[in-house]
Amino acid sequence: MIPRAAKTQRRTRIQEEKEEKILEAALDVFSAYGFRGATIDQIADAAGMSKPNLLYYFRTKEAVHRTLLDRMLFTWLEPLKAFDADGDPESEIRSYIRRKLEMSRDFPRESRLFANEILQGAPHIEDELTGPLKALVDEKAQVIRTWAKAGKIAKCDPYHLIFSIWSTTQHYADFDVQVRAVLGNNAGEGRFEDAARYLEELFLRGLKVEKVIS
Amino acid sequence: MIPRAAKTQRRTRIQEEKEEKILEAALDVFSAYGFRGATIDQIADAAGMSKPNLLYYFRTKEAVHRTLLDRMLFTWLEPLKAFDADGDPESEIRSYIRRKLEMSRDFPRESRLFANEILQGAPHIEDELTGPLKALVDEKAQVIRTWAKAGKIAKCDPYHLIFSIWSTTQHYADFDVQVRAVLGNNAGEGRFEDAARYLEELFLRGLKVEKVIS
DNA sequence: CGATAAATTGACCGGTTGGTAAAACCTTAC
DNA sequence: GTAAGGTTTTACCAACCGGTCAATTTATCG
Repeated sequence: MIPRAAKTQRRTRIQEEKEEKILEAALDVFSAYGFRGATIDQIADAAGMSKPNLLYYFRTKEAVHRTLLDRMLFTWLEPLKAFDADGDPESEIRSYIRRKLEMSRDFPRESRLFANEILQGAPHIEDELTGPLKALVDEKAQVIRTWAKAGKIAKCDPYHLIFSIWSTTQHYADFDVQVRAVLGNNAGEGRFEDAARYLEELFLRGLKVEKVIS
Repeated sequence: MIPRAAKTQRRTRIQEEKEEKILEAALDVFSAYGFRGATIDQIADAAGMSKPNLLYYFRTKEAVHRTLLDRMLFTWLEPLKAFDADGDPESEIRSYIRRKLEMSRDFPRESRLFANEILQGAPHIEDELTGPLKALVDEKAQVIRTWAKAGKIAKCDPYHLIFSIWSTTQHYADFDVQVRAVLGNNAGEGRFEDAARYLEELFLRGLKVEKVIS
């Protein structure tokens, strides 16, 4: 016995495997239906196990969701953390856009999980938003402001700049169905590069210091 | 009797009022929890009536949802329809951005209803996306392409341009909680104007034909 | 092997879900 | 007023929800 108490001490091979399988399935379901719209049965089915079996590894539906959110939030902020104050502004912004776009391509379910959570009022992660996230954004906004003051980029509201990078890049994951519908289901491979090229140009032109025509 | 059959022929004063009240309440609930996460009881409560009473006016939960989506889709496409091929490119784009941003400010629930639907795979409106929406976007993309060829704006992928305007403007409705958390709950009034000024500058600078420095 | 703990299952629980039936209640038009 | 039709409510249903429990099966290890 000692099923869930032992988890904090030692983990079995089976525990490791099954928990991973559950989280994988839960990511599918939660990202597609939101927290309230998802059911444990659905997740258990997708994970190939019975509902009581799933609840043997995670006490509640909320525990599964929490674990997914915690994991996601960490990796989600990585690109912004990498934003380097000492780097070249243009290439920093360019690589930030690219990294965020790659995340939309490679982890669309995580993006939708996050979008669902925010859309529904962020009931589970409000503290993370007003705490760590705000602190990080405040810090990077200061960096951008410094660049602008030094004349390295055009003056602009750094917060709205960050918002616009977030929204444009995440759009390709969160609104994937719409993007597909509008572009037609073809253009599968080129789509990512097209978007990357367009966004880089938009932001870098938009931020370039205006040349004085002499 | 003849409760729901008569609705297509003649509508009572009470019918008109109650249906409106239901849709108003349903917009609150569906936009906050998505289709599956919302319950009829919740909507009925918010509308100040009993569940069977609600189901007297709308046969099913899906019927309420459908009605909301149909209404929303119509008004949602209005700004893009107003995009005028014969107008001045710069002011057309500027006013499109502003109109979309105003919709995020004035109809955030409608925006979230739409976002929820798309996020969950657009099960109820796939046909509208691949049909009318795609046709409209195709048409306007052609307009943008013509402007670019005439040298009135910089060359860019018109589809991704439209996507980026959609995503940046709708972000302020759909991710409102996050925006509030990052900016702090103050700055209530100025927020809209700040966003509008930033976005107009971003897009208009990003689309300006590059001046040759002589 | 055998024993001990871990993993899995089926049966079940109280509450909620979307939806129905019929009776009671109101409005309206004559 | 009154009768016919529109509206609302009470009681109810089967299916499903998140979660528990005891019993069974399986893996681990000396």
